[in-house]
Amino acid sequence: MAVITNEMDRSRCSVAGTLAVVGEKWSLLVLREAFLGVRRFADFQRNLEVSRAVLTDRLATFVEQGVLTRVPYHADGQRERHEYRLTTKGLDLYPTVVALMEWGDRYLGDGQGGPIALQHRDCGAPVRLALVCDDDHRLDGAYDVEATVRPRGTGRYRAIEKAPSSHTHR
Amino acid sequence: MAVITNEMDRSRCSVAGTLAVVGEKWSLLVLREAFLGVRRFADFQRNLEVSRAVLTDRLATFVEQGVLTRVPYHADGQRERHEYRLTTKGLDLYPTVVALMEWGDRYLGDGQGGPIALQHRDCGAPVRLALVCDDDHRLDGAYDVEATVRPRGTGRYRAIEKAPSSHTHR
DNA sequence: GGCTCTGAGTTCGTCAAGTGAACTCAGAGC
DNA sequence: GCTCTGAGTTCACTTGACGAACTCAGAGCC
Repeated sequence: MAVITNEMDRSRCSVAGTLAVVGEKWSLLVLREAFLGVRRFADFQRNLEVSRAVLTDRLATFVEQGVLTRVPYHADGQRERHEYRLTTKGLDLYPTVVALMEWGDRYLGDGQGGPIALQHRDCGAPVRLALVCDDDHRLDGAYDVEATVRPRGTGRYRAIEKAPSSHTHR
Repeated sequence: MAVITNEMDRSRCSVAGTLAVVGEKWSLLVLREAFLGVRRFADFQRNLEVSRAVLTDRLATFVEQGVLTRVPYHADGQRERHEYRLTTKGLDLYPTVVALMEWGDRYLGDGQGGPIALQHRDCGAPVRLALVCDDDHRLDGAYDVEATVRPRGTGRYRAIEKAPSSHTHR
């Protein structure tokens, strides 16, 4: 099983920490399948065509990290087996998977939208990710955002100095 | 340089395709730095502590994929060098990086919010990712979304059959 | 003109991670 | 007793990452 360490620089932001959990090969594809409803080892393996050894490792890592839980079940005329279900912590990775999907749909497909469409369960309208602020403005992208760094151990933020925030290289 | 192929299953959704571009080790951390304003080889290398060989490969892959452009510049008393700037295609990966950051802030940090805060440039309010639908509803998460598969080559969608969508395993 | 300094790589030996194929193991059914 | 199946584990091989050393081009200094 993959051991999650602090070796990556987490001091600047949490991206590296999250990648320590979901950044290995196949991890995010396993999650994609989980979000599509897949729960069983054999189904993950069939859909992804990943080697059993790696799948075993990725599932075990997710269980260890609290992203999936291992739940016993007993199917018709079969012995007891386990299935893997998303926890709340795992469900909260949904935006990450959607972000990857939206980018792929925009830049890698045929321009017709990707093979999977997401709809609001209540109203049926297409669903997308949006950058919003707490004053309820809808932002256009990275240029509308200013990043500030909070020094370790304090509750205060200061502006980034050496690294200009994204607007400076428009 | 990494060669991007179609070998990963793109038929089910675009996640695998996007991961073919940004899924290798260090790729998303290079992008994180780019979004913080880093442009030069030596700065990426210093901030990430990644080996030069890998950094060279990741930057070259991004340039080849149109995520970064290589722009010559001439600094004070230095010979001409190149810097790497985000293209529109690259800037559109911002939600992916923010999604990773938000999850890390929520589950890996001290609960005080992560080391980097994002604010709306216009109004200063905190910025976050949200799932929204075209009827302007704000969704809570994966359970509010229904995924439908569009068969290859058609413009129509049908409901997923074998793999139940996420609400079925609440 | 020779020497050094620096940014931006490239090369290389070593080690970790992923791959496909073969092997294991436990229970259900015949 | 024999076979079947899901879920792994083991193994030989290949690919990818690592750190250290080497290269290369131009600027500045003497």
